Amino acid sequence: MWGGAMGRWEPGTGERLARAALDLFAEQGYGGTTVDRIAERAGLTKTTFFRHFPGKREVLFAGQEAHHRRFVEGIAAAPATATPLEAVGAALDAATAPVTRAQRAMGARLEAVVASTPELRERQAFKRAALAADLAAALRERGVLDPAASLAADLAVRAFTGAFSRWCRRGEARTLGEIARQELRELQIAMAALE
Amino acid sequence: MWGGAMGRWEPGTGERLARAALDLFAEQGYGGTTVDRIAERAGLTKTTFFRHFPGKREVLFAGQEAHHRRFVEGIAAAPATATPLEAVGAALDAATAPVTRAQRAMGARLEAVVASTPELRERQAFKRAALAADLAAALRERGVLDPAASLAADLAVRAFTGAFSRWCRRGEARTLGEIARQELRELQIAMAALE
DNA sequence: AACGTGATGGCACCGAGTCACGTCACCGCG
DNA sequence: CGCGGTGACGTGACTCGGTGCCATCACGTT
Repeated sequence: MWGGAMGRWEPGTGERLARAALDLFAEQGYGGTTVDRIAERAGLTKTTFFRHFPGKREVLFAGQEAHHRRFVEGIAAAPATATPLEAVGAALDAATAPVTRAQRAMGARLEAVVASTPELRERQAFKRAALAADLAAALRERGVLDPAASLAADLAVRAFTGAFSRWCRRGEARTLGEIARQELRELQIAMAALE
Repeated sequence: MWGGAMGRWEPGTGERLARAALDLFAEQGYGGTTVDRIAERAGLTKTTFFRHFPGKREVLFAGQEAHHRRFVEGIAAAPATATPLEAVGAALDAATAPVTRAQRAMGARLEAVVASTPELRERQAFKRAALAADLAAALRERGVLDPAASLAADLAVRAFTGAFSRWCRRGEARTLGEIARQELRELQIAMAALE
């Protein structure tokens, strides 16, 4: 069962828990699933669950720190001559490039669960607000003043989330980065038309 | 109706609970305050607390439904010839006019508590997202297409929250509505400068 | 005087989250 | 070979947010 010279415990405990959680949430809903039951399906216990995730909700949003960081660093890494919107575009490239197909596969299921659970939508709104705040700070670091920095950061988050949502739909052939770039262009056009 | 011989229970139960909660949150922090203690200070019990508020967090955000509604209706009530941004301006007027001095007095204390409690900031982010979504829907009702509707709605929420925050600071002599209008203008300028 | 009503208290219960402590394999070391 | 340290996990008790059911008791009504 533990092929070769593996450790004492099955590896990938956190991932097993996350999969069990997503499965159960899809089957019985978020509120109808207890942490005990998630741990049980993963062959573990409640205590171990909370050792791997700070809370029941976080099990679905785990592993986004890397994406968050790449997004923010993409702003800082943009050439110094870039305008705010060009920096946002560069950050979108940096953020979309490393996204894997596996994440696309989970995206649809995850979106369905989140959409049907106010508590999770709340968590998502907060994560996006936090990301936007960090992006705005990175833009201010480049000398962009408020409220332009906050606005540009909001455009970035909006373009990415919209693009990811479309990318997860079947029949979408384009690259995530391509969609994100187009979303940003459309936002820019709508913004210009607002006056 | 309650004159002379008052009723069996002290009136304003919900308000007493809300005041007790805000006091205790300011004294001991949000996480360090139990619902039992809030109810105790109000001379009531936990059960009664949950009869008046759907949750511990909601005690601070109670009474915002009316503001939310006026804001959204302000969009619909704008003249049919108004541009999206003009409709947003009209909605800001409709939303800011009925705000009382009492709400200003609580604003500062409330802001401090919310700022120091991630759980409450999360709730606030969600409420703002929900408001923005409703405003965007009202704009779409007027024929504004996405993503322009969402962007304009975001500007509205941003202008209001920024204005309210400034309005709560001491030494601020202007009207809430005036500040909101100026915030909107500044956002408009920053938006135009983004390209 | 009897009755219905409505806001409240009391109580049992569930689930999320925390904590202290025990367990057991693996690892390094003598 | 044995021995103690380490790290991941289990166990059980606990707190607290939140729900549901039933009892209470003043008030108004009939």
